Amino acid sequence: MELSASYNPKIAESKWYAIWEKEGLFHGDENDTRDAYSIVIPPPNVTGNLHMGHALNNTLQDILIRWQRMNGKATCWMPGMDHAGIATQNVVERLLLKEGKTKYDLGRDEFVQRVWDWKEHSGGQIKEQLKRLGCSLDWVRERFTLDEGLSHAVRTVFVTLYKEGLIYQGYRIINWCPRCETALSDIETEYKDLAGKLYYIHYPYKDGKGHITVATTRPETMLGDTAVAVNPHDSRYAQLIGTHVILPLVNKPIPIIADEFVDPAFGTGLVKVTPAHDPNDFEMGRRHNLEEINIFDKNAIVNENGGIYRGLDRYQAREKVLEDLQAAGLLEKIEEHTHAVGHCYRCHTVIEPYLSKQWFVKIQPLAQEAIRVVEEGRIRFVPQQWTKIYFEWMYNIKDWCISRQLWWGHRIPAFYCKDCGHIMVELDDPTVCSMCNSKNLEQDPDVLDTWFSSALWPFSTFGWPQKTKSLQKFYPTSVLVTGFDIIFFWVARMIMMGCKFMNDVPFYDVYIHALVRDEHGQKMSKSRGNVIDPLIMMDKYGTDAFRFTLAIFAAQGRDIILSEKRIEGYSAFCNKIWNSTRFILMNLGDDFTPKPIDVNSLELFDKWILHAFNQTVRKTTQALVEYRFNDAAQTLYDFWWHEFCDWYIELTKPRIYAAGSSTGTIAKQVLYFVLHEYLKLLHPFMPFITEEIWSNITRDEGRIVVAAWPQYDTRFDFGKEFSTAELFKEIVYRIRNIRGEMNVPPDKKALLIVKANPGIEQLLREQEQNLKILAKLEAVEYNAAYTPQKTDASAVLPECELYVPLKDLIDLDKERARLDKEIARIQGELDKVLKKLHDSTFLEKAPQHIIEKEQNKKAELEEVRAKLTASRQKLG
RNA sequence: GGGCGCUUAGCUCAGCUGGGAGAGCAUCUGCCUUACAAGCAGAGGGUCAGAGGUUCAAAUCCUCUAGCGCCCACCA
Repeated sequence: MELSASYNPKIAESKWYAIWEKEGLFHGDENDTRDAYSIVIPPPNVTGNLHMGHALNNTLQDILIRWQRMNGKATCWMPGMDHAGIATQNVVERLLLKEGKTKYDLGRDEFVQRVWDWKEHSGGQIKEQLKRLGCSLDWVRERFTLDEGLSHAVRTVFVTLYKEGLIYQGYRIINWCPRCETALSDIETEYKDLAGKLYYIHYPYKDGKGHITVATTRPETMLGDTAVAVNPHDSRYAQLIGTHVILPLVNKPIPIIADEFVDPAFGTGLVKVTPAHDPNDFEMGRRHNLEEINIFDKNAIVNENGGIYRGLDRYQAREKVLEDLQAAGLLEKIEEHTHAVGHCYRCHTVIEPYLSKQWFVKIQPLAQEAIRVVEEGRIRFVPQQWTKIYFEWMYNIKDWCISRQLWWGHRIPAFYCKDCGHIMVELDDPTVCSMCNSKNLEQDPDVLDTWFSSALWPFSTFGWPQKTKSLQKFYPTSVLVTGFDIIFFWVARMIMMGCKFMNDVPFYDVYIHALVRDEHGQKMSKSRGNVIDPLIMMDKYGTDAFRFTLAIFAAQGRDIILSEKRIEGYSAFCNKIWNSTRFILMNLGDDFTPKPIDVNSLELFDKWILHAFNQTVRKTTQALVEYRFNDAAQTLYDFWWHEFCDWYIELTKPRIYAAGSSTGTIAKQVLYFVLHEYLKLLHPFMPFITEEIWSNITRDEGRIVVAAWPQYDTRFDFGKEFSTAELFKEIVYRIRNIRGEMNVPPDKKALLIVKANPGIEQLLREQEQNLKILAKLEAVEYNAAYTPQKTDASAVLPECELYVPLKDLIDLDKERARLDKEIARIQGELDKVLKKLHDSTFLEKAPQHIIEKEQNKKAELEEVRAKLTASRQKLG
């Protein structure tokens, strides 16, 4: 049993993952009779590389699943990837472009084949990166949203919803990305405030006498205007309603209509109406039976309806239109105007509201149940504040546009009869028209929104629509861990689909974690150039240090400000663990055999550390139960470093150096016990180093991955001894303070004179050896009647007085200052206490135990002050 | 235009249901003490954003204000 001189993360990290996987330790068995604990991974895009968001997200999931695995649950963490329709198609299109080709050159089938080829060879790199991160995913279950089983699930859902009338086709304005050449849903459109202009344009009256003025931000769309609207209550224009104006440039008459939508206060109170290119205008158009003239093609280039502007893109068209209006004297003025402009969430191209025929999910009926399960608490958001945001969106939810004009994805299973126009939506591809028996059928060319298949992820991955054992065992899943940015995209839709098709919630808890930002609090992005690459961090500092850093900063409701320096800092913790283990192993000796702790033979500090460890078990476990990852990590850090290493290990040294002693034997057993148990608590956070050490300190216990999670042990309830030991620590600390403040050289052993009651004196006599070592003392004298000398440095506790004779080493000025400071501190506290105790309402209303506490405090403080003052007066 | 979050030490943040202001990093001092200098021992540093309220008692609960950040929303 011996470890190398320093921890090398690379060795442990390259070794253990393969072993764990080979031994099947991550596999969740559907026949396991123990309680289930399951998580489905938010499937990363097949195009993706591990970024900080993934690293945080998956570290947290891995902590949970490793904890519960050790906790005796039948655990399953479902891995897989998302085909990521637009994102993936874009990647392959870019590759084609390098060959000078477009997808149209290849044709649909060949293009899709190319994407599959790309997926096989270049996609899914993230899988290896997740392993690198230590994620204990159940890889034999790995799924892909476009694999056969999941595609079948998608089709089943589509057909069912269609037959129930919850999926329908509609001809309406949707968000169109002219670059991706596809429709997008509302939430795939990101609005940004842009500084634009408001153009005031003259529309002449039909009779040629005078004009009205309309204001618009998009003059080019006037080519598709079919009316001008005013508010019916706007007295300024009442007489105009029903009359006609001439649409400039197009030179055709259009009516002036009245509609409540128009805000009289905006612009001139007159709105040009372009039903085919604005959602509001579309609604107005429908209300007033207006013609819908589409003036753009799928790339937002003016089409044949745009007359002489045909062939110009929307921005060129705008310039030309303005130029022509100017020339005709119809452009009245231009104002600066900031307004929200929609952008494609994938390529950031400005969205074009576009009139087209698309497939929609009628969402209200699905939303109702999804709202109910959250209202009833069957699904719980953590932190809670997200519940409100969820409700807000769900209450105002609008039908979901699910068709995409892409080639990569689940093709919509709708077949059209080219002879009679009949539409067939069935589980199996139809071969003849069920209406007219024609064989002239054509499948809808569109594919489904990527998020349609991800919405089914919690049950499709376990084999639905088959009633599999896995589904029965692991659905509903225990928790979903994700970022707030996909609550609408994914979480809400999973809840709707889960309730609809599984008749049960997809998960019980939704843990929403924060965003990882750079050290200046900026969002990490490639364009800002401030991304911290998780892979590089793992390379430099080790996976465990990296994971631990993420965990310890993962406080609820607050973003994580990450800098490399922090990761470096926690790599020191790995080293600390490694070296403290090394110390223990060096000293256990070859003949060491672990034995159960015999509580009757324990010494004071054995009891102290076991009590503290017990508290650590409790606090860590409770923190994990409540998803307070930072508290759990902080608890583990503090215990090991500041209790176990700083104090316990130091205190065992004299014991284990006393060869053959029974006290040494006991200390060794406790050291081993705490190490053995602590490693298990730490394992979910630092899987590699803990397994590496575990393998060195255990025999025939199997892997730590499946070791039993430590339980609170009432045998270690040593509250009284814990307090006694804490007092001893305080005394050591006071003497060290004197040494430090008074610049007593480290090699100078000092004398300590103690004035104390018999109880404290007995404690110190029992611990004298420890006291001498920790405070670097050569002797301790007990003298309850001691008269302090002017050359003594002193410290006063409620329990005792401490004097360190310094003789010529004393710096009286320093000692005076030290005492003055201490007296001031005590006085300050005393003042607060007195203020309360002199307050009659406090004495009247405060609970008795609080009053007693204050009274005791007063007595203690006054005594300490008196003694300090005496010491101080001696110095003059 | 609605809604949410944040503001505590120089920096980054803990502080859960109200009863003595904490950690890490940074800074300063002293130490290469045979597990660890990626370390050890000590020190300095805060009107808990501001104002008001509830309470015997407020960093903590309520209201308002300011600054920062985020989400949602069809105003041409």
